[in-house]
Formats: sequence, structure tokens, C-alpha cells
Amino acid sequence: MDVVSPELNSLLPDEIMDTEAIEDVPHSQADGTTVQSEPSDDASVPMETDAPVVSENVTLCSDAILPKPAQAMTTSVVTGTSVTTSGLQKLTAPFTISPANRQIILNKVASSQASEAAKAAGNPPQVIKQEGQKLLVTAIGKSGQPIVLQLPHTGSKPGVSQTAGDTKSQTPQFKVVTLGTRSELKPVVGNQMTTLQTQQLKTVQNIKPLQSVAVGGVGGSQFKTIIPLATQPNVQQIQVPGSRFHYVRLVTATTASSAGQPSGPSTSSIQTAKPMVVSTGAVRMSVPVVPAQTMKQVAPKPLTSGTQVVTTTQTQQRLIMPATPLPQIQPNFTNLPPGTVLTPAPGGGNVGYAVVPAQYVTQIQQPPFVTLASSSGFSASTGIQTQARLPLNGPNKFGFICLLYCLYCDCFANGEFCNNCNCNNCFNNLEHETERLKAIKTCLDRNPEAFKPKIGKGKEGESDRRHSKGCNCKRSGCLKNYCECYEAKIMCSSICKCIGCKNFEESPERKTLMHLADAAEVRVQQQTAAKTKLSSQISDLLMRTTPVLSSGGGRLPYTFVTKEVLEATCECLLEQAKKAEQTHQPQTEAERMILEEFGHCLMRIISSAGKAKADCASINC
DNA sequence: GAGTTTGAAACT
DNA sequence: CAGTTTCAAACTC
Ligand SMILES: [Zn+2]
Ligand SMILES: [Zn+2]
Ligand SMILES: [Zn+2]
Ligand SMILES: [Zn+2]
Repeated sequence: MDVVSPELNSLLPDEIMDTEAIEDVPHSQADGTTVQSEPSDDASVPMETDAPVVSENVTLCSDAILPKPAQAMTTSVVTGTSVTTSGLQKLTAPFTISPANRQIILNKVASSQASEAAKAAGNPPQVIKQEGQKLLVTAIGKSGQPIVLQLPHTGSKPGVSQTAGDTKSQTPQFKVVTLGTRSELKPVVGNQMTTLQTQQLKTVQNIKPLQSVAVGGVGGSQFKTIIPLATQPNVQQIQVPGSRFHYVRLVTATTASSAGQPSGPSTSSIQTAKPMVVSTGAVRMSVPVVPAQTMKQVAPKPLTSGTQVVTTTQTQQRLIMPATPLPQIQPNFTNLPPGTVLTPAPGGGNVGYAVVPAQYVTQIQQPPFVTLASSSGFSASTGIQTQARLPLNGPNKFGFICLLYCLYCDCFANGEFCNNCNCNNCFNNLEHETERLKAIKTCLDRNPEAFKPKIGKGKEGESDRRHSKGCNCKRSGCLKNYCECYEAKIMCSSICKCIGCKNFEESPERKTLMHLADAAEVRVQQQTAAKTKLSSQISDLLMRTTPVLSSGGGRLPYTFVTKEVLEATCECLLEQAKKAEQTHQPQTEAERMILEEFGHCLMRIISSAGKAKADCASINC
């Protein structure tokens, strides 16, 4: 999955929801509508808490609440995305966030399966297609071997992203096939497809069977998850072993536990089972979040005894968890199996659902509803990993931490993989997909808006542009780039909590600043124009004087310092004088500046003359 | 380029 | 919600 880049995110919001997207999804309902979690629908959908059911286009939160009708219909956004083939590699968009900003998450297929599949597969077509239970990607990797994605043995997979790992999947060389990134989908949905996007789409477009789960929040903030479906949408697949409900795990299972882990608590610490039931208007999903390895150690409990249903928001989203206070439960969210993603609903914070890697889901025979055990290495209140910090030797951006604190790394915060930045021990890359997904989840848990642009898009005109949270400046007067409002070139609004704000319409300071900025810009332009003119005069002169030089080696000063050159030079000097005056430079400084400029002009003239002479010399020879 | 200032987000 | 900590970027010299 990928988080849509800010730019994309801002572009997609509403448009992405259009019906076209739905049409592209084969498994969408015939009428093109999606199942929404409207109250009325809730009753109609037989969902039991124990049986995690995910039907096609399931909207976890009722979209009906959304402001726009168009959004209500939405659902299908292919997430996931990037097919990494030898030629196409999309590093950005590590995870996908729905238009309204929500995210999606996916699971990975066990690497072993993938590798085996890869061996078995020949050279399939060039499109990703589903054959029975396998998803074959015909693209050839660097190794020359076809990439094969194997779906969970049972069949369909509502997996969101698939990473086809070759035998080396644990190494940086594994191929990752993600199904649909927002950026890639966007083209499909909208009309604005860029060339790049088109290219990226090529490979992914054919993955039609999709299952989309949209978790809607109130008021337009909803999470959407689109999961590739195998053949038929089978609800309740999650709980029945061997059923079609699977998530595709893209990265090798071993990855989580091995190499990449910095200090480890991330994977090994997952020892408790956390039954989670997310009910949406139409669907309720119960996902025992427990590492496959530890499943047996967990004593299954009746859902009723140790769980509680938490209903958040007006929609029917609910989380069914052990009846422990939320604060205590939260830490466990971080201990989900590698690849598990939680998608908190906006606003509520405790609403959402968990997507568990297929490997874990399939192994769950009896959803163990157990009391969650506390895990070490995680903050009790936030669930953020605290003990895995890497020693900071350098300026980091620092890899692992950077994943934990998305704000510390712009790349990660922007939903991109680190690339060409100076991160140390960076984990924000494909090689650490597991950690990365976890980090994404953590960030979203903490702040559902984490990957959302802070500045409103301003749909109807620019008046709408404003900081989503407002600034909190204390000393900058909101007239320096320290202020996010000012940095975005927008004025502070009522939601800002700044002190001593000078960044408002009538602010004299702001006006002065604006004028100064404008004046500076004008000066730069004038100066540039003057220099350009001088250069052209000189070169022009050069052309005209060449004959003179070649004929008899006249005296260069008189040859080059013509009326035009003099005028151009004077213009430069005058510009410099103006500049000095506008910046209130003392006379001595002004004189120095002008003389300096004069020196520059002379140098240009001399340089030109020298060149001309040299050229003549070479010509004569 | 080194050092300082600043405010967002995390954390308590 | 308020105070503190941490960080990277903005800014200054
Ligand atoms: Zn980084
Ligand atoms: Zn401000
Ligand atoms: Zn502001
Ligand atoms: Zn302000």
C-alpha cells in the first residue's frame, strides 16, 4: 500500500470517488453501487462479530454521511500498488490513503509461497492475472524470472497489496507487486493521467477483482481499503480457514523476525491475541490479531466474556475487543502481526479495522479472544515502540525512528520511500516493508490525518486554502517560515492559536513584508534583464567587430566599448544604485556596490573581447 | 558552515 | 488541557 503523496492526495479527494472507479472494479455490484454501512443496511447484512466478513465494496463507515453524494458512492480505489518489475519501480506511495485521507493496508503473502510459486510458474503473460489461486505477474525481474504472486491457498484474497518475493525476498532485491496505488489508480478513476502514471498503470490495471472496504469516518474523512478479490466475493472468509478470505502477504514472513529489526521488540513481542471486531454498517469484521506462531498459546475465549463492543462514531463501526480499558488495549495495536494494519477512523480515533496478514488469518481456527498481555518496549499510552530506538550517531532522520515518528522524516511523512536523502539506517524503504507498514499504522493510529496535507486544497477559489490545524506560533509573529501558515503563503485563521500574530489581512507588518518581497523580486528581475541586455549587446558587438579584429588587430577598448555597451553598463550601475537605495545602504556601501557592479561589467566586456580576439586568432590560423 | 531559533508533534 | 521533550527546518552570523 501506498500513501498517496500529498499532491496526489490533494488532487484525488473527491474526484476519486467517481463512478468510473467503481466500474473498473469487476466485483463491484452490478448496479455499480457499493454496499454501504448505512444503518438500514446493517440489519440486512448478516455479520457476526466472530465472523469477520468482508464483502465486496464494503464500506465500513457509512458514506452516506459524507458531504457529497459522489463520495457516498465511492469505493473503489485500487490501493496498493506498485508493481516492481525490472523496469518499473515505484518507490513512492508506500501505502495508500483513501481520497478522504484514509488509508489502506494490506497483507503479504508468505514469502515461501511466493518463491515456490515463482519456481513453478513459467513465463506468464505480461499482465497480472489470476489463475486459480495464484496471481501471476508476468513481469520479469532482474533475475529474469517471472514474478509470481501466490494467493493464499484457499483462494480469493482480499489482500490489498501483494509483494511477490522471489527467493531473495528478504533481501533488498525482492520484487514487490502492489496492487494499485492511489497514484496509479487515480488515472483510472479520474481523467488526469500523467504519462508516468499511465506507465505505472499498465501493469496493474488488469487486476480487476477487487474487494474494497471503505471505512468511513464522519464528515468526509473515511478510510478506504480496497482489496483485490479473487473470484467471488465471499463474505465471512476471514474466519473460515481455507476460505477465500485472505490477505495477501507480500513480504516474506521471515522478514519481520529477522534482519531488519533494529532492536527488536517489534515482532517478537507480539504474543497476545487481540480479538478485534470492526463492524461497519454493513459488515462486521472480527479479526483476531495474533501472530501465527503464538496462536496456539492463546487460550480462546468466548467473545462475550472478555470482549466488549466499542461503538464509535455515528456509523456502526465497532471494535470488539477484550473488555479492558482502551488505553491498555492500545499498546497491543502495535503488536499486531507484521503486516497487519489498523485503520483508525478519523476523529474517533478508536474506530477502524485491522487487516491481518493472510498467514495469520488462515491459521486462526478459533478466534481466540483473550486478554491482551502487556508487551514491553511499547509505550503504555500510545503503543509506540520506545525501546527499539537505534543509537543516533548522525543526523537522522534516522531510519527506524523516522518510521516511528513520521514527522521526523519528510519522506515518510509524505508517504514516500526515502530516496537520496541522508537518512542513517533508514527503514523507510522496501527492505523494511514490515517495519514500515507498522510505522504507518502507528502513525495513523496516533493521527489519522498524519499523511494528509495540512493545507486545504481550496477547491472553489483560493479562499478555502487554510491550514487544517492552524499554527501555534509564539515568537515569529507568523511572518517567518517557521510558521506553517506563512510558509504556505496563507494568512492565519481563527483556528490558529498563535500569539502575537501579524499574519492577517490588515496587518501592517505583513503588508510591509509583502511589499519588500515584491520590491526584491522586481529588483531581481530588473537586474537580470539588465545583465541579459549587456550580454546581448556584447555578443552583438562581437559579431559586428570580428572583421575589424581580423583585419588589423585594432585596439580592443575602442572596438568593444561602444555606445550600446556603455548604455547597458550604465543601466546595470543604475540598477545597483537603486538596489542600494532601496535597501537603505549608507552612501559608502552604495558606492562600493556600484563600483563592484562596474567591475563586473568591465570583466564581461574584457572577457568578451578576449574571446573575440582568441576566436579571430584561431580563425586566422 | 556552525550555531541559534523556532514550532510541530510526541510525550508526560 | 498544559507543560516538557525532541527534532529538523528556518534562520542568523
Ligand atoms: Zn528516512
Ligand atoms: Zn503562525
Ligand atoms: Zn496560523
Ligand atoms: Zn498567526
